[in-house]
Amino acid sequence: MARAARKKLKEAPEKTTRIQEINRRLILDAALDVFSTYGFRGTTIDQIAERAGMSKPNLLYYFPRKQNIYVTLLEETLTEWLAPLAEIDAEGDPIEQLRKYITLKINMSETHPEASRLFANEILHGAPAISDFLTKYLKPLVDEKAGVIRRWVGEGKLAPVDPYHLIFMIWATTQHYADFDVQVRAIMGSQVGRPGFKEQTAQAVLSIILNGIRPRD
Amino acid sequence: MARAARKKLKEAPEKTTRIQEINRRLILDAALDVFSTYGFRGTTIDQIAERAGMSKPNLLYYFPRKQNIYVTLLEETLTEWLAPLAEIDAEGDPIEQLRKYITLKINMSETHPEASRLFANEILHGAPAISDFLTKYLKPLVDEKAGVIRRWVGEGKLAPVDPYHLIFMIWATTQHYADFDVQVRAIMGSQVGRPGFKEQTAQAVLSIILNGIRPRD
DNA sequence: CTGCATTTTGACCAAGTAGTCAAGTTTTTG
DNA sequence: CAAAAACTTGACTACTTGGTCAAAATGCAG
Repeated sequence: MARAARKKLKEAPEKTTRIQEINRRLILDAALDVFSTYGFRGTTIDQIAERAGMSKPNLLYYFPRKQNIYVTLLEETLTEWLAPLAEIDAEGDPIEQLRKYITLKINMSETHPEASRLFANEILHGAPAISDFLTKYLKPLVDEKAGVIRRWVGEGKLAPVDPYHLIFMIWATTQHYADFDVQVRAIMGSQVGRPGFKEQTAQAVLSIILNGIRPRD
Repeated sequence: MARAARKKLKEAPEKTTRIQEINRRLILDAALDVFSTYGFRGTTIDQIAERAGMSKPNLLYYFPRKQNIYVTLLEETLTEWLAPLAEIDAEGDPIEQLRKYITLKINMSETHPEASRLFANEILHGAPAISDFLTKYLKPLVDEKAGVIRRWVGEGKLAPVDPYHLIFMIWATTQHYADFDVQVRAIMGSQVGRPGFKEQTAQAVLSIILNGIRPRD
């Protein structure tokens, strides 16, 4: 009994060794690549294991279920992905704040397209793994920022616009370049890779949205 | 030999019987529901067969491969999905033409969200089945309409804006409501179902985009 | 109504894949 | 440095799933 108690005590803090840390990272990085390309069902554990450079049983030693990897990955990236929204400052200049937000989002789409695709895929399939997150964490955050935008509109600092639809519009346009990359490339061809393409994109998106919401006389 | 020739002749017109017509329709309708929800890999033939109300071997009698159903479905809906773009009239009033286009797209997102999700999923995963379509059919069409928009800009009828990014923006914002429906619902809750929601959405999107591209003094 | 063509299906197979296990290897620790 | 703990893996199992097949049922033309 004393032994059992000690064992339980030892397990509780769930200590992580150096090797665990390294391998979990390797697995999650590999999993992001594969899941974001093939989706949950389309991804096999073998694929992830191979990309992570370890055997399948070894991978399963760290994450006993495929689901575990997927959910861990989603949780890990979601907060980071939403960070820019939280940074919108109610006291700042509306147009400047939104310019900053849009710019940040376009940069994220460019630097972490896998994260964007991972979410897009999850939502597209009905968000089975993160519907809780959406209502418990995302909704309150969006509600708060929608309040800020509504206030700005009330003060005449922005044209009358529904704050929720504005936020959706920003998400849609910025993430489009990550999620629909293949389509963008099929249409714009070699331009996409060229230096300055991201700036051109940012310029176009900012120009339309900001002029679209600038207060009109 | 004569018999073989006759047989070949008979196969060539690929006559479709009444039963074939009915069953192909049943299968494709069922497949659209399932594929658009679970994606290609996430869908099983059994699921489609069950929803179509027939046995799996029977379904395979009409479409020998899973791929066949999927590709047929994509081809069948793609043209229809792009039809509104083709209707943009170079001789019409720019703002009016774009208003009409955006409105049509929002309506389609509302009435055929499955079609939107089917494409979104396909593109998200790298468009393995329709990359040819994108370059051979979609690109020329977009190039043509981009030319029209560019001309409008040149004539001062629209604010200076990159036509390709404008088109992407319209696609992104309108399809967002179909593809990310779960997220929209998680955030806007009961509002989504309410009558008038579609109109409110259209109003918000039109207001921002049209004001964003209206020529400025 | 009769015989041929079309349609339908139960039973089956082969491949792929999530997850197990016991036996080995390496790392940590007292 | 020796024992314990942590880590690693080849071989395997159970199950899912795309697709086959032969035989039965149904539809239809003459």
